[in-house]
Amino acid sequence: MPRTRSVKPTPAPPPPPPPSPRPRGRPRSNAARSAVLRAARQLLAEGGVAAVTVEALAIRARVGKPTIYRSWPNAQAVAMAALMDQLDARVKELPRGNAMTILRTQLRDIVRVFATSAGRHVASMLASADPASELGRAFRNHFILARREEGRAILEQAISQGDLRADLDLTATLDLLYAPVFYRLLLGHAPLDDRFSDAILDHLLAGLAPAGVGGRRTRRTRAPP
Amino acid sequence: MPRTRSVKPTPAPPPPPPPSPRPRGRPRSNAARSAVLRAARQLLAEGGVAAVTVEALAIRARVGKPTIYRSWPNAQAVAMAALMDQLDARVKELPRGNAMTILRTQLRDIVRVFATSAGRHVASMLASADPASELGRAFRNHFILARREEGRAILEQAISQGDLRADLDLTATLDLLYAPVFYRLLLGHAPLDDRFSDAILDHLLAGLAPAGVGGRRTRRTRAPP
DNA sequence: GAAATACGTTACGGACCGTATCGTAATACA
DNA sequence: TGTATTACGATACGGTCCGTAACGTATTTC
Repeated sequence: MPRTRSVKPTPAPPPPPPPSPRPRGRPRSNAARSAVLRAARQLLAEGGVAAVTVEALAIRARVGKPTIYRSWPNAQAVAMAALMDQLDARVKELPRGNAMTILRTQLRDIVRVFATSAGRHVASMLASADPASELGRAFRNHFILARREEGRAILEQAISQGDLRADLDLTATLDLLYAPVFYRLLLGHAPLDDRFSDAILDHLLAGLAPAGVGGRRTRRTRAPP
Repeated sequence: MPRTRSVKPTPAPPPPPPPSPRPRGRPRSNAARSAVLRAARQLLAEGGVAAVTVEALAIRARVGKPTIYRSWPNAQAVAMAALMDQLDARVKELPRGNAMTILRTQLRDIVRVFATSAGRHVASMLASADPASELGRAFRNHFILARREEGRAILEQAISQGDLRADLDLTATLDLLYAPVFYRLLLGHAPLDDRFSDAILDHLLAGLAPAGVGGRRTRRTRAPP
């Protein structure tokens, strides 16, 4: 199986039960660590995911390759860590108030964050990373599932306030809300902006069927089995 | 910019104006070409996208590397070509009849095709391929935009038959229809099956808002600017 | 001090890239 | 029947990047 970036058993920052808060020998250098992350952000911006290699990181950060491998299993992991740091800074607090207003704001914020080159890098790494790996799960959880849980709480509040139907399939609804953002981001067939996120929400709320026909669960089209 | 699979100006199967249907010298070997594609399908199945390298293809297909480079610019292109061949065979004809029935069938078919390992490979290549490259555009067009155009025609028919609202934003609607499929495929947080595609369609048609409130464009939530 | 660990440097074998250079095979033209 | 042209397989090459090992040095705990 050539060229597969080997999945190592994780260098595992040794977490023995916390009797000795300082491990033993010389501690890891925070300066080195943040220099590597800074180099990763630069390389991502300059050449995309493909430009983030361990050798390039080592040169750019003026650090030895073994130092990088001591903290991350491979270059992809460094890129993910850098992106998580970088985009966390841009996440706003959700406002208080009406649940539907909160939902609209959250969707706009997600669009705002992901409609950047860093956002595109996140999306393409999400798509190409092994979903089963420790790292892939952490990354997905950080960028996707966290927002989904936020969204789930908002939806539940909206339902209890009577702003949404009580019989919604929440999982499907969350997919309908967030999927179009990534779809446009990855395919790039149309712009990703506030107008789009508002259009998603409006179409979703009102439904596609005309008032009398099909909608309101009065009828349901059927496909042949 | 290391490690970037170089984007060559395309070996371009020489398409001079068709005075001489046979170019000149020895023709390309169809046997070699199909052996390479067969090897690509095998390697994809065995080790995923990362296993498809030019060297592995050459060995598996018993073909010289230069022969591969004569027909494709890089290994990724071979993988894309193999996937297009492979999945085309599974695409069904759309049924005749009511537009909404056709739409439901199309959505189910898309789910059926993409919920395979080949489908996952397509999705991850779509996400990671340079969207600006010739090859990336062809691949995206083949798998995504073609279905979208099909869907657009279905939606227009449904509108003219009164099954859908006449004031829909068709681009946004198409996003709402197809995006969730790729979202689940890439994130894998929930199963991708008929139940899901039906749920998408039902929620979309009926709308998320309860009958009296919010829906039917009677009110619209507003986010702070 | 002694033990442990991280540091930067350098070197290594290996996979894969994309290209060039062989001699040979197949086709079109004259 | 040649001759030009192109593709073929095989092999070799320089290059980039991988992940690890081996150094001597630095920093920390015991």
